[in-house]
Amino acid sequence: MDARTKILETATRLFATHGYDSTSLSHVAKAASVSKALIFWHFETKENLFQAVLSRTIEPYTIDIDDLDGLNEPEQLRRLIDLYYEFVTENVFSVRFFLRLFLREEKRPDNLFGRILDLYRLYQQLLADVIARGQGRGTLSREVEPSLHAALILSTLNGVLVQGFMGEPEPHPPQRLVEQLKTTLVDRLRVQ
Amino acid sequence: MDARTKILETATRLFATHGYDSTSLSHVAKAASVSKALIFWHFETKENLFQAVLSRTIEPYTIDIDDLDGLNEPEQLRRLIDLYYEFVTENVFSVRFFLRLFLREEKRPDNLFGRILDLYRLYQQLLADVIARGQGRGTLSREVEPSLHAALILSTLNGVLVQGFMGEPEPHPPQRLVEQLKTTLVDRLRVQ
DNA sequence: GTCTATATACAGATAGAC
DNA sequence: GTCTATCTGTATATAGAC
Repeated sequence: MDARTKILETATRLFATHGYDSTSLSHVAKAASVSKALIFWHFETKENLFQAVLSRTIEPYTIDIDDLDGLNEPEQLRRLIDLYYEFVTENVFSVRFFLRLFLREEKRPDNLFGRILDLYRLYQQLLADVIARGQGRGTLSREVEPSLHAALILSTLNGVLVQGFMGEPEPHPPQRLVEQLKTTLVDRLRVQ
Repeated sequence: MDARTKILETATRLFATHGYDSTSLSHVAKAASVSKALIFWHFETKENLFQAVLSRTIEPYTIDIDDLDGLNEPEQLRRLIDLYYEFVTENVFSVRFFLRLFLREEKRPDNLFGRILDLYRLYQQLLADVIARGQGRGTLSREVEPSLHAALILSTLNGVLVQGFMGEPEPHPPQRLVEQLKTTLVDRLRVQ
């Protein structure tokens, strides 16, 4: 592996675990077995390195939803919820990292955060569309407003995940809560 | 106001806005109009100052629930949800601050975090108790398991709040989501 | 208790040899 | 591209006068 990549990988790991400020370039250099000067040669500044790390991390973030065919709307909702949960558990470290970045007011590279927010909105829209379609086709109750209910489902998912991040004293593990979420926020909406 | 208090107040504000690492004692000293040396005289180390700030911030965190009398169980649940939301909005800065601390693996003063988790569990238990009582007295459906449903309500609340912290592109403001939460997770449980 | 002056360490960043 | 050596600023922390 070339030095540049080595630096990127090391920096990604260190930024994610210790945060931007607590990660010194001397630390990165030592962990990547290169000199500090080489980091500057490749990335100019610490800030640039950070940007490169963020881009690299975000890059594989996508939503693929080709396997919803053949399911009715309540089942599609359950599936979408599972996909979201799977995505986050597969990317715990970086998702936690980005959440931490979102929670501070400074140092928000708008381009990248825009990208994340776009994905987020896309997912929410997907949920809302399925709900609306289900209502149209009579598989879901018309009692709820699709967009609002979609937002509520997503909030709940986020809440469950944050609780998992915090290492909640868990009387109830995340999986269990996600199941309860599907039961309460999807199944109860089914038209009998 | 004495210098010690002045330092504490200033440090509280700066730590909460910029985080531990990005807040230098020179910065605190200047903002509090004292010398750096005085900070060390009062608090020995930066770490100690931080601890003192956390204790001071957590101190007023309490749950008072004396005004639930005369409400039936569904109404009590709605009230408890509102109280949680009010508490967080009244303490946005420090709550966000603590959430950020929870999300990093290092630098977790266990004594303080224990205190917060205790409050959290207490609140969850409160919700669970009300649900169980409502089921016993026939005002709430027996379809849900009290403790699990309480955890779900709390997760949802947290999710809504986190979304608010992130400055979500809000098609739906937090208040709206909390209303929807009460409708979906409480009112739908009412026994007709 | 509060200050000025200073010690010491390490951060981000540059110069220049190879 | 990669290194060693170095500059410059600023961080936490201490010494000692008042």
